[in-house]
Amino acid sequence: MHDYPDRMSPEQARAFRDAVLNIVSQIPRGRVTTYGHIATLAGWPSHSRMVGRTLRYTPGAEALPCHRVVNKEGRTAPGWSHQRTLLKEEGVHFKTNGHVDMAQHLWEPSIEI
DNA sequence: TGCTTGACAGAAG
DNA sequence: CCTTCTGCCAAGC
Repeated sequence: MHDYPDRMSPEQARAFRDAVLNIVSQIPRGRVTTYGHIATLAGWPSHSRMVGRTLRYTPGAEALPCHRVVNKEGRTAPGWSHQRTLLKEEGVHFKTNGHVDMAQHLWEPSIEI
């Protein structure tokens, strides 16, 4: 056998993408969650970067509340300043360092899907 | 085939 | 707080 590290088959990639979009669609207004949490729930804990890639390049993702996805430190997506505006509009509080107050707004989805 | 690029995470200085 | 590095992995070139 080849010693491939865990690699996603096309089917798994599809399932992963669907799970990511499904989870994001469930983030409540005024709450945020992280790339890592989403990746873990989708079944691929080491694929947090793929979550960001999926949200950015999947057509139709704009219709979902992807502005409610931030990194673990509460930083918003680089190059998307409007994300801050959208979050503030729904009452999300930013700390003085410019990061989302995760202690107050983090939403940790449970095993659903 | 190999190197570079990220909407990440974590550690180090 | 910030920068830089390593580990991570699919995509692009």
